Amino acid sequence: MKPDVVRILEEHGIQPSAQRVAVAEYVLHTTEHPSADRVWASVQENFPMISRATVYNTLHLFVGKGLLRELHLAPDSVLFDPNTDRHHHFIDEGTGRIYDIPWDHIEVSQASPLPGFQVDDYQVVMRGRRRPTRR
Amino acid sequence: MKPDVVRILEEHGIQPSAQRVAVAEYVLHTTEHPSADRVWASVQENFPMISRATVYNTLHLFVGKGLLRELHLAPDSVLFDPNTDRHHHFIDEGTGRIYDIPWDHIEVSQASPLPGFQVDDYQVVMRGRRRPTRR
DNA sequence: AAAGAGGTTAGACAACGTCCAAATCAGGAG
DNA sequence: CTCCTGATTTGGACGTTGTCTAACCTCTTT
Repeated sequence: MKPDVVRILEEHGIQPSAQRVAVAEYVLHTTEHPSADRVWASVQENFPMISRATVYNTLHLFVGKGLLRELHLAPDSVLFDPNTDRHHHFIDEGTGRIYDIPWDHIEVSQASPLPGFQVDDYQVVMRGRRRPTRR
Repeated sequence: MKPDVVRILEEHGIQPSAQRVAVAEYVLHTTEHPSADRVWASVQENFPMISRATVYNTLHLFVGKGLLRELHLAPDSVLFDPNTDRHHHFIDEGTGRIYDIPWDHIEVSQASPLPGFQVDDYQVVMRGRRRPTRR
C-alpha cells in the first residue's frame, strides 16, 4: 500500500517525505470526513513524533495540489474529503456523520443564479436524520 | 422602528430586554451575513456596555426561536442570516461576500438521496467570483 | 566537508466560542 | 413603595482550532 501512496503524491508534484506518506495513507483511504486534529490523532498511532504543524501544513498542501477538498459544514472545524469527484453531502444531525451523495443522484437546474457572476463550483448540502423505523 | 422589533420578539416568545432589542435592531435588518463578533461590534455603537456573552446568548436564542438561521460556510466563524425563508447561497471567493439566491431560481430534483434518512432541510451552496468585464 | 533547499518541529500566539459565578434588573405580591 | 423571585446580563477565565516563527534536520550538490 505504501508504494501506491508514494506514486500518488509524486503524480501530484509532491515530494513524498515520511510524514507526508503517513498522512496520505490515512487521509486518502478514509471514508470519514476527518478534521485536522482527527487526522493528527490517527497518524500519531503509526508515527508518534509527527507534529501538529506538519499535519496542518501537509493537509493544506494536499488541498492545494488537488488531492483533498476542504469542507466547511460544521461550526467547530474544517473537514477534509479525499473524494475529489464532484458530489453532494448529507449531514446526519443526530450523529454528526457526513455522507457523500453521488453527483448524479441529484439534479440541479440553475435557471438564473446571479447575473454578473460566474459559478466555479457548487454542491447541495442536505441535513436530516435517520428515518425512525416503522412500528 | 423600535416598537416594530419589540413586537417581533414578543411574537416569537422572547422577552424584549434592552439588549435583545439592540441586537435585533441590527441583525434583523441587515442584508449582510454577519458573524457574532461583527454583530457585537455593530451593536456596541448604539449600546456600548453590552457584553460579548450577551450577544452570543441572544443570537443563539434567536436561532432557537426561529428568528435567525446559522450558516456554516466559512472556516473562521459562524454567520447569522435574518432571512429565514428557504433560499440558497452564493459565495464570492474574491470578496468573501455572501449573496442570497431566491429559492425558485434553482430547481433541485432529488432522485434518490440517501435511503433510510429523511431530509429536513437542504440548500445549494455556490462558489465563484465576479465575471470579468469583457474587453 | 560545506552550503543550500526543502521539510519538520515545538511552542507561542490569535481568533472564536463557551462557561460560570456574581451582579443586576424587572415585575408581581404585599 | 418595598421586597422577593426568577430571568438576564456581565466580565473574565477557559478550551479548541488554527497560524506563525525561528531553530533544526536531511538530503543533495559541489
